[in-house]
Amino acid sequence: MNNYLDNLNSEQRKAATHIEGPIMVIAGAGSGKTRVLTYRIAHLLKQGVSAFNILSLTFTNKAAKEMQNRIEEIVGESKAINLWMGTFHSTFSKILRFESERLNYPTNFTIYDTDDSKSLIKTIIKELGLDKEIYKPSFIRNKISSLKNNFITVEKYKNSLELNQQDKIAKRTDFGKIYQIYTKRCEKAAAMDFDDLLLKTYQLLENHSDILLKYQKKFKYILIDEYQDTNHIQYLIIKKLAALNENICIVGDDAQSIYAFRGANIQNILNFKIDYPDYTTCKLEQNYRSTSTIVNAANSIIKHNEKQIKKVVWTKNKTGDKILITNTSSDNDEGRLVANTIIEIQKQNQENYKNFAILYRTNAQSRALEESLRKRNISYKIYGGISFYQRKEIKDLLAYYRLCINPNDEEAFKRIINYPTRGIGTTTIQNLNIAANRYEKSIWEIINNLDDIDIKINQGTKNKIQEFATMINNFIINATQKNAYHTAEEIAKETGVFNKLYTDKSPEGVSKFENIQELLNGIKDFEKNADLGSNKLADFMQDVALLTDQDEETKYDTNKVTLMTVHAAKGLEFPYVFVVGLEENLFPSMMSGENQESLEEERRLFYVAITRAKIRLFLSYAKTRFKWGQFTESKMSRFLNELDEEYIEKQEIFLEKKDYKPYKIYPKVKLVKTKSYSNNLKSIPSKKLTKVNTVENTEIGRNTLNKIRNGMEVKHNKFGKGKVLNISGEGSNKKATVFFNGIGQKNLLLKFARLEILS
DNA sequence: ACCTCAAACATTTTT
DNA sequence: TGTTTGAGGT
Repeated sequence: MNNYLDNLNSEQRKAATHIEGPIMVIAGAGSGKTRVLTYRIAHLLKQGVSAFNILSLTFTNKAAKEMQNRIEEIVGESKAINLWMGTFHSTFSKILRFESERLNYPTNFTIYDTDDSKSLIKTIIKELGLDKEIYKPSFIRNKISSLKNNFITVEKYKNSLELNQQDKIAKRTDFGKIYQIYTKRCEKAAAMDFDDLLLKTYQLLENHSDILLKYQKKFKYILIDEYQDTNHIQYLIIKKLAALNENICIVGDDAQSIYAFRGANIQNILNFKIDYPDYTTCKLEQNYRSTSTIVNAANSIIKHNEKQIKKVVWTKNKTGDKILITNTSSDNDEGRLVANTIIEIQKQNQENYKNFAILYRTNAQSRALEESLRKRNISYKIYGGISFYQRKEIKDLLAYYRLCINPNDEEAFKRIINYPTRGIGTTTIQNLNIAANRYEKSIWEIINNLDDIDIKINQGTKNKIQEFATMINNFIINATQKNAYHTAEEIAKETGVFNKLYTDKSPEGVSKFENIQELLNGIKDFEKNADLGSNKLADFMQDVALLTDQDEETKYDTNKVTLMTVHAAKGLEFPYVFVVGLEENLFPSMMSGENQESLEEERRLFYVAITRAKIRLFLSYAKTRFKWGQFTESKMSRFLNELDEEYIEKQEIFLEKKDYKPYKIYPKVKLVKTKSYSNNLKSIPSKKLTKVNTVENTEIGRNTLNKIRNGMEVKHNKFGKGKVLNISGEGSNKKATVFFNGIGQKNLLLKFARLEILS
């Protein structure tokens, strides 16, 4: 058996094996950062450290799962089973549930997602009778979120003269009141928002020294991935947890910091040096992912940023093709260009769809792309946007589940009290709300004691409410006694949700019904895989709010083109990458304006985008784009001018007008001569997207097409040597069946396959 | 209380 | 372009 560390270069090995004391790993894009973390944990385990003592914080649950699997492969499953691996939010929610009584929260507290928070803020603003133009719910929510992430509690906020002064200037003097009521209402509903998961963890550690000590002793070794994207409160928590042993390993890349908008702070990397003066540093600078063209082009971008830690990312990989920059007349044409290109490459190189990714700045851009892909029958998977758990029908049913686990959950209550309609309208709900506020109880407590309360509701409605309460109370009992799936199905049926969607035969209704079934299937799966003691509905619901669709099992999407925002692509890599919509006011975003700081973040985002590509990178921008129901003109992104000309090639595309018949929409390409192109004609020929440049028209191509016969020995630049077994088809549809040594039989379209005749 | 239709509005990026 | 909100009718 080989030494498991043989797979690492010297710097990676240092990062993986230097296990005592603080260590900071600055890891360039594609430098094997995940590999280092994986081997570091494996090494710790091999050295006899118990998995129970290791805490590893990653950016997504998916990344954690992948790392866990790779570690299990190295050290065996039994040794790795007690590892704590996950995102900040999911890990800390586990701790919070475990220690909930210290915080006066029930174990089954609800996690409010962004929509829940916004909706609660909206009700508060309405209740206070404030102008919703001045107090925009999403603005208020963002502000509360950023306060929490900077550890500014309600009390701190109220005591801060500076912050109060700012409110006065902005004529938003009631903000503090909203913040306070919001906090109180969350507590009353036994709910935590995303930021509470961090804030309350910190408060737990700060106010209870015994708990702090317990976790300090437990987490003897702490590893943090994507450290450049941690915010202040996360920094504070880590600092506390690591204070006893100081065995902390942070891995990050300042050039890939793209979450400043939600409080990420590069200062955290700099603080590391101050907090742990005897730290060790590692710099992983060798890129194993991309061609040198892509690596160098990325470097030429990032050097325009002033704020950065010095490092030189380099690679031994081959030069590869130039980066193609294309200008199209509209966003639809851009979509067609991308779809056509994918088809061409797929035919030419026998590539799988899963090797392609299309990255964009905003989710809204996906529509035009999706349409083009659908028209060309390219299967794709889209991440982000409206994820499964964000769909209305799913949220509605989940609201019932939430209510059964935590009946004080105000947002869940509001969602379903009259869904499906049961004659309890807005005025009744308002009256209930008023009573709840007056008695300082949750609405749930009010409706369970309707007869003892002074409230203006007529008897008919009262009966309906009590019927509803009885139903929920029955569910609550069932949820604790019966297994998850049984309870979930019963709730879907008894409430009428199931039936309401079943009878709706419109396309949307059918799809909603299917989604509900999928949710129920998911719960069934969960129950099957769960341990005996934890297969209740409450167990299933624990992490649902923290799930993103990237965490979903990839059972259906084996071979699909990936569509996602650049943010979502962080940490991923693909052989072929398209970055679309490189226009001013889109990428860089309009919101960043001319502000230096946010412009640098946009530039880092672009850096992240292009460093996802392994083999080929395509950049495009459109002259006009459909936005808010109107065509808007756009200018080329400044970032394209910042790319070193040595690595790029520009072309202009004229697509035939709106005719989507497949055989007609190949792009007609005209190369626009740029300095780099004309000076450098001898450079490596790109695999062009053009008809002009398909193999059919090259010398080798023509030879192959006309001369190939059965039994010939041929050479393919990817599959190597092989023998022709059969020829079929005519003209440009001529196909050859070839048997390649060590690979097997392939059907090749001669128009595209680069076959060389050997004999 | 509920339904329907027209007008207004909206888009960074995410746990 | 799609979704959400508010007015008005039943």
